[in-house]
Formats: sequence, structure tokens, C-alpha cells
Amino acid sequence: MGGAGVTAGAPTAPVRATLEDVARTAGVSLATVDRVINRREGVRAKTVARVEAAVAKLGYRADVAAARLARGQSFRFAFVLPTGGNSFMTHLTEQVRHTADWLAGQRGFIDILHVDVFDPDLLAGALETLSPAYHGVAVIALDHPRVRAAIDDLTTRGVAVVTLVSDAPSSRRLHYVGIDNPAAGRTAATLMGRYLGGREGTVAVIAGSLALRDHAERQFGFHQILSSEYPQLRALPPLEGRDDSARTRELTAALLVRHPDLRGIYCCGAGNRGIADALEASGRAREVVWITHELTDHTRRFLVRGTCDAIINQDPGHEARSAARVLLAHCAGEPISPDQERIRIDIFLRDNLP
Amino acid sequence: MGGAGVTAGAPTAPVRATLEDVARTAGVSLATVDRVINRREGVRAKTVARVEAAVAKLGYRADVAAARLARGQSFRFAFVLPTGGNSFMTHLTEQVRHTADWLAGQRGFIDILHVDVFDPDLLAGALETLSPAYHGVAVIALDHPRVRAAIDDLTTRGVAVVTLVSDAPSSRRLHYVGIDNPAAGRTAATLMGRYLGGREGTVAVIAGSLALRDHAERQFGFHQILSSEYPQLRALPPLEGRDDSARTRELTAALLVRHPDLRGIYCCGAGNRGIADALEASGRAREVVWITHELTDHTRRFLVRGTCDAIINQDPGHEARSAARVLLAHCAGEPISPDQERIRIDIFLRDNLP
DNA sequence: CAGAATTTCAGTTGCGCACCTCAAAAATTG
DNA sequence: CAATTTTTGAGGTGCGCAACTGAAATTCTG
Repeated sequence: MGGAGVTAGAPTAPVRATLEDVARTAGVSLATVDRVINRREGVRAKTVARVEAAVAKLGYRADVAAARLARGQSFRFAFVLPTGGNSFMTHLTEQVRHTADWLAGQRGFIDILHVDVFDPDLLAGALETLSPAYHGVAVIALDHPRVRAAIDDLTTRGVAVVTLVSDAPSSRRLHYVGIDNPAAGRTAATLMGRYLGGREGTVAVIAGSLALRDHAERQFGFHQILSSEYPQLRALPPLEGRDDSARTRELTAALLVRHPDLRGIYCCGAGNRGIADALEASGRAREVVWITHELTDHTRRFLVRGTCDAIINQDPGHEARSAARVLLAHCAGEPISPDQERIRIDIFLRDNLP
Repeated sequence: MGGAGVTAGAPTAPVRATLEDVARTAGVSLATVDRVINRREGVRAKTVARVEAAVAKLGYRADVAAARLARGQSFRFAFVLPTGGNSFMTHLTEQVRHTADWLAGQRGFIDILHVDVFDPDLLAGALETLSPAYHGVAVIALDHPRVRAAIDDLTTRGVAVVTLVSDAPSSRRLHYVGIDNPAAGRTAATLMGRYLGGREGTVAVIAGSLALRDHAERQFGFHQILSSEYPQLRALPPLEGRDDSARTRELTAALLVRHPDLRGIYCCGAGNRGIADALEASGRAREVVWITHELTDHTRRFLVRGTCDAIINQDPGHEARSAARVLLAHCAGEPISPDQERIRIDIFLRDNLP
């Protein structure tokens, strides 16, 4: 703007135009402006135009605080989270609790329901018997016909459903809050391939369960890139550690014995303590590249110690807030800004830990 | 909670406790509750305790919409951004504009002032002549005595100052919104070292200007890790490309000629088009590991094409929103949640691009 | 052209809170 | 005990908007 590259004069008037200002300059009453603004019917086209001109002229923008207060509506959301669960789920639950705290100031209320989300019948049952008082539901979904049906049913009943962390893509859910899992797997593969330079050898993949859509998708993405871009690395068939440390330790220990040329391990689920134990016990922790998911107290320690080489992460805080924002915006008929709601695939090395 | 792992009964009452509810259960008047809530004086300790007990019992939380409306205060913030500038700065400016849009609904108003932020005198001058009508300022700082003095002066006058992207650590700014630059440099070095496996060779560092604190810090962090962890890689003294593509192309071309054993380039500033051009012209784009900063349309293309190997990024959208949130929270006397305001060091590979 | 049906508009209320005033009540002091 | 100070109550106002009520203006009908 200004000549010398500096424009530090007095700011433009900080006063907001109110509905009344609009009414006055349009020469109509408050009520008429309200009808135009909120798209109620019963206003002549000519009057609408007059009001809209006034709105444009004054740069009127509704005060969201006043609008919310006047509307006086409040919303109830249910977050369906796993019972028990691993560190990541514990973090997520905690973040949902924080989000609930914040939302309580915004006329939004979150109830956390704990369900065994890995059992399709239990999960579907929980969704089916959900109180009709809820305006929205966030659920760690399972891509299973019964669950899908339950989600579709809720949607039909007018309840907004967002899937959280794990999606049910073919359902009629409103939105998915979580990462692109195949892309996360590809990211891990690229990192693995580059870290291993041109070396030949074997790479193992350990999942919690391939019945879980997110684990399967990560594994798929990983294999896709590894086989096409790094043919000198031989990927073993994926193992299932059931997200259990003890079992994962055994699997890892067996791998290390059976494959002296083991160069890398990609863990696309939980049970990381087992992997760390086995790797450290074998004495090959530094030479084997281990890439895993989710930043927790444990994985952070393994990364700092050098046992783990990279962590692919999704930010549970962001996910919890995003789910709440999407639900609230949908129920209040407000728009959302897509790129604020996109959950990124974080890569953490020892050096960029938050 | 529930026996079968499912607790999907009727939610607790969705009604919010109001100030009046608190007054009634505490057996005092609205005015007294107000005095307690807003920490006004003139209330006996015993009465304070009674009110606080009622607040706790009812789980009372002020309705932020109503509070904001009643308070009726509004805030003006100035964002001091560079004139012209590179892609990153253009993105940032756009994101600040979006943020301004959002903030306008929250009784916050942002004016964007364009200044040549690389000239300490101009920048300090702009800060000094800033209208006193502003409650807060976000500025891309320069770590220079005059700028520092200007910031301290604003702070003394009661204006909240946050530094954005580039800090002035020794000033009395309220908060720094940006990444840990030495850590970003270390991250680049680790990636470089790992990507190059055990190979020997030369690594070049290109900065915009080492007089810029962020560039210097990145370069420092990079060298630190490279020399201590990857001694087989020889880091050349940093070059200054002045964030200019043409000049950076020449520098890069000269590097490629002079150092046949050049294995990697770390660019901790702008001017990436020059690097890409020179690398692609030399035919060594695939063998030289190039790591750079800031995800833009250009760097994204270089990454997808394989010319660039990794991008260290700070999210300008997050930074703009965070600066606005911090300023607003400070002025309104509200708390901020630190881990939501922490700007992460993103690593982007071809596979996890947003 | 009267009367009915419809469209268009103005006026009013209240959301929950902050902030203010003034007077009454209680506690403290000499 | 009276005089003084401290604490509390009652009440009001207004923030900007949504939503409702009822009346006036317009159009339609026979």
C-alpha cells in the first residue's frame, strides 16, 4: 500500500456493523434483515436486494457469539472409544476429554462411551442402542457389514457420524477423521528403502491384525512401494502380533533368528515394547532399521535411544479436536475449512520430536 | 462403566448450569456469584467458598458466547509481513488473510502491514510508528538491536507482541510462533546422513543469508549432527543465495562442477527453483540427495519428480492461526493450550504429501 | 369494488453474561 | 453502645442476534 513500503497509520474503524446498522441503511426493519440473512421466505425480491446491498456496503458479518447465544441450541455428541486399549488409544481418550472440556464452553457436550470396538457385533450393538438424544457420533469404526449398517442407520435417523482413526469407507458417514493409511505405509516403505541404501536383504512387516482395515492398508502401501521401488529388499509375509507386546516379542525374536539377513522391521500396529525388547536382546538394534507407528512415551524412548529409526504418527489431539469441530459445524450448519481438518501423516525422527 | 462393555444409555442432562443456578444453590445473589467468578474483591472468604462449592457441584462453566457478547470488547491486531517475498511468504500472507476472516467473527480484527522485514531500520521504524490502537502485533522478527528495542517498547506500552516464523529471543515478546530452527537443521542432517548410507563425499549447504537468524540456526543444527554423527560426509562452508533463484542456480551449478563427489545439498532458505534447474541440467538429480525447506507448489513438484528428496516444512496456516489465537487469548485473559500452539517440524516425502 | 387471502414488514422478547448502582445487612471498631 | 467499615442483595442495562407475534400493505377473488 504505502509509498515507503510501510503502512502503519491508524487502522480502519474497529467497530463492527450490526444488524441494526444494516437495517437502518437499507431502510427496513430488523426483522426483515433477519429474514434475508437467514434465508427465511416472505421478502420481496426488491427488498432482498436492498438489504443485500446494505450488507455488502457495510461489510456486515454476523457475530458468532451473539448468534449462538440467541439460537440457544446445544449439541450432544457421543465418542465411541475402545475399552482398555494401547498407549495411542489412551492418549486419544485423554485428548477427547480435553476437547470435551473446550467444547463445553461452546454449547457442545461430549459423552465418552467405551466399547470393545474390535468386536463388530458389540460395536454395531452399541451404535444401534445409542440414545437418540445425540446429535452426532464419532466412532473408531470397523469396516464390517453390521457396523456399516449401524452407521447408515444413524445417518438415516439424522445423526451425524464421523469415523475416527479407522474408517468405514462404504458407509454413509459424514466424514473420516484420520490419516490416509496406504499413504502412511508407502511413507514407511520409502523411508525404509532410503535408509537401507542399496543394501540387499529381508524386511519384515508386523501388524496387529490384518482384519483391521488400517493395518491392512498400511501393509498394502508398504509392500506396494517396497516391491516396485526397492526390489533388492525382500518383504516377508506380514505377521500378526495382535497388538500384544509379549506375542510381538516372540515373533520378532523368531524373525531375528530365522533371518540373519533381516535388515528392517515395519510395525504397522502396536506392541512396540515387544519389538524393542527383542531387538535390544539380539544386539542387532542398531543395524536393523525399525520403523513404527504412533508416538507414545514408549516409542519416543525407543527413538531417542536409537533402537527405533522413525515413527509415523497421527496426532490424537488434532484428531479429537477435528472430530468435534466437524460434528459441531455440521450440526450448526456452519462450513468447515477442509485443510484445517486434514490429518497429516507426521514423520518423527530423533531430531524433530515435539 | 457398563457390564457388557457398552454404556449407551441416556446421556446426562444436556442443560448447562447458568450463573443463576449457581446463585440459587449457593444461596447468594447473582451479584455475589459474579464477584467471585470474576475475582472482584469485597466477598468474605466463607462466601467465596460457598460459591466455589456450588460451581464445582454444578460443573458450571461460563458460556463463552454470552461472556464475549456481554463484555463487548474487540481487539485489533497488526500482522507485519514482508513486502513481496517468496512462495512461503505468499502462502503465509494468504493464511493470515483467512485467519483474519475467521477472527472477524470472534470480535478480532487483523490489519496486514507490508514492510521490508529484512531491513532492521525499516522494520523497527514500522513497529515504532504503529498505531497505538493495536492490542497486539505479530511480526516476522529480525534479531537486531533496534528491532529488539522496538519490540520491548511495544511490550512496555502494553501491546502484546508475538514473533512469527523468525524470532527475536532476547526481546520481551510474549510468544514465538514458529519452529525450532536448530532442530530443523538437525532433522535435515539426520535424513541426509541416513539417506546417504555409509557413503563418503561432500555435502553443500545453501542458505539465503546467514544474517537471518533462522537460516543460521538451521545451518548450525545441520553441521552439528553431520559432523558428529556422519564424519564420512564433509560439509562445505555454507553459501548464501540471497533467496534468489538465479543466484542460487549459479551457486549450485558451480558446486556440481567443482565437486564431483557432491552427495547432498541442504537448502535452508529459498531459491529452490535455481537448485532444481541446476541439478536437472547436470543430470545428477537422482544421485544427489537434496533436502530443502517449505512446501510450496514448486518444491512439491520437485519432490514428486524425485529431484528433491525431502522437504522440511512449517505449516503457515497453523502459524497464522496460532499467532491469532495466542494474541486473542492473551488480550482476553484466557489461557492457551501449549501443545496446540507448538509448531511442528513437518517432514514431507513424496508419499505423505498433504 | 368489497371482502378474503396472502404477502410483507415492524415491534418485541429473551438468550447468559458482565458490569454498574444503590441500599440494606452484617461485621468490626472505639 | 453508636459509629464505622465491610459485605451482600436487588435490580437494572445492554451486548447482537434469532425467533415469534400481530398488524399493515398488497394481491387476489367473485
